[in-house]
Amino acid sequence: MARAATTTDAFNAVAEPRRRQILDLLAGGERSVTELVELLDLAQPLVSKHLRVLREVGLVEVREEGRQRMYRLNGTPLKVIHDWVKTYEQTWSARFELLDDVLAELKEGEGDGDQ
Amino acid sequence: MARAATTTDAFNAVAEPRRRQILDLLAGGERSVTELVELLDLAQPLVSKHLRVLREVGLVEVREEGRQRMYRLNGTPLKVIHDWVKTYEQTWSARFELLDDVLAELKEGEGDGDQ
DNA sequence: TTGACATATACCCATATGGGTATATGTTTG
DNA sequence: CAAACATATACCCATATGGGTATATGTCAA
Repeated sequence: MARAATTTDAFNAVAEPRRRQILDLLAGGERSVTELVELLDLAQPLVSKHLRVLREVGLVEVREEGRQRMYRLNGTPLKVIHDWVKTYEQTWSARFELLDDVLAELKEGEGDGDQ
Repeated sequence: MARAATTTDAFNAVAEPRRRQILDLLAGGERSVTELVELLDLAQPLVSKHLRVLREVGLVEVREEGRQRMYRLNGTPLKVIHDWVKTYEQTWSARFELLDDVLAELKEGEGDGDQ
């Protein structure tokens, strides 16, 4: 097997910085492909490809408006990421790291009187 | 260019379900490689490889204990993910989705009396 | 010291990525 | 209708992934 497809889930889709950037831009409101191309300073086909990935995992939705396609954000699929990461939130609090050190020290001095 | 390396950042490291699983296990406390192999039901070299990726992005730390290596979690690198995703938290609240629909409807009826 | 155990590394392989460039498809304008 | 515009798709390519299996490295026990 190779690496999981980028369209597998939000985790994979969002691992690519460009796609995060696109979502960040769309957070400010609907955008056409051309607008995104300019804002990202990226070749149009690449933008279209990134948008396709985002669309496949449900992170963006499209609306046709003449010859333009207006993309807009749908953050819902990010919830799974949020929920998963949230579990570890305590991990990086100063208080927790302190506790961590204490536990490590206890473990160190566990089976030895000297050393 | 190909896809960014898994060791590029926490986003990429954590896109792989096995590695999330490993972190979830380590959240319950230190584990040796063999313990992880059993819990994951995965070949030992694969577990070692996943651990290496996690180590390179700082998500786990090792401690040598005889012939065993005890791995433990360090969630700190997950903070960037948390911070990023948190921005979109409102996006999936029912209230926000309602507002979203209203805005979409307004946009629909914007520039046309007929059509 | 030799063998068993624990872990890491070196390979082989199929796969899909992300960038690039060219082109197809569809829409509007003149 | 043709030309211009907006977007998507079809390719080509280098790359590293994740699984697999074999083996190197290091540590403990007999």
